[in-house]
Amino acid sequence: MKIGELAKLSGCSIQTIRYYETQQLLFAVERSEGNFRLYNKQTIKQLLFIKQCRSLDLSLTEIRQLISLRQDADNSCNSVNSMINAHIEQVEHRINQLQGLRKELKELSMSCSTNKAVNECGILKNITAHSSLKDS
Amino acid sequence: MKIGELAKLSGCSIQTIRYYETQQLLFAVERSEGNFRLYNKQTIKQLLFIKQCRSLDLSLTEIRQLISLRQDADNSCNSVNSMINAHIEQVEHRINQLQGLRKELKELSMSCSTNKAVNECGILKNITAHSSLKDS
DNA sequence: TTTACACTCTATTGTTACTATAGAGTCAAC
DNA sequence: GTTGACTCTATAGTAACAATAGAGTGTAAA
Repeated sequence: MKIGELAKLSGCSIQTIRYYETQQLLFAVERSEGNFRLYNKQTIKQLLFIKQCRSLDLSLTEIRQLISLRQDADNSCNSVNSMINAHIEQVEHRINQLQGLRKELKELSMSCSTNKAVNECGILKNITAHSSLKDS
Repeated sequence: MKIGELAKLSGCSIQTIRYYETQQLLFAVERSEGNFRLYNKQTIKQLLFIKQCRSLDLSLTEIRQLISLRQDADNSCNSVNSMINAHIEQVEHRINQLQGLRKELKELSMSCSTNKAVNECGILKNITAHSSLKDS
């Protein structure tokens, strides 16, 4: 199987597959006489594993760690657990940030009705008013 | 006022201030004989406005638009309104994404108790199981 | 006067996870 | 032999900076 077929089957772009190889997420595979990469079904599984991890927003570094852990069956899965839990905390932190942000933006939005001149704009006034010096 | 003092007063790093200049968020200012940038209080206000916008997660491009709108008092603030509202939608979209993600991650996390061998790890099993082909 | 030191300058590189090219080679069919 | 689809490597771009290198500036003490 050449890279184009792998791309179609996996839903990853050709460039992404090559990129994953440079980042050591996929092993370098054998090449044809004409230097084309040749893949087998095992690679599809690897790629889908990576895709699934990416959809969970794991970084390539984290995925590389997971792959490496998985290699050796003797490893305990404590590290997997703690990675996922750390990731959950990150996500929750970001959610909290964004919720605060949304609140601020909504308040801003309500501070201005429509069609005023910009120097009357409640939004701009508010942004300006809330920017204050650290010390004077 | 040289760039170091502006940095302290505004809470932006020196590199960031210079970066904002290259990105046309700050006007190029006059220089001393020795080619040092010389700022006045007006620049602090500009910088704090930018900082406040950044804390609202507005992109530099959006901020540049706001600054440009604000320049001309004849503009109506409709564009400001719609920019903020579009931004609110983006934020809400991202919150929804992350909440779905958190749910998935928590389910994953619960699928594995502690200290198993990796080939027994419920998390890894689940990630693998959920990665499926587009077509076979 | 020289020398030490803090400050500033420009230009370049690195970060993340790719995407999008350019320019060249491969391979099968017509 | 040539067309067309495919692949190759290498490089540049994305966002918003941070971090460096190597040079120059400015001032104060020895």
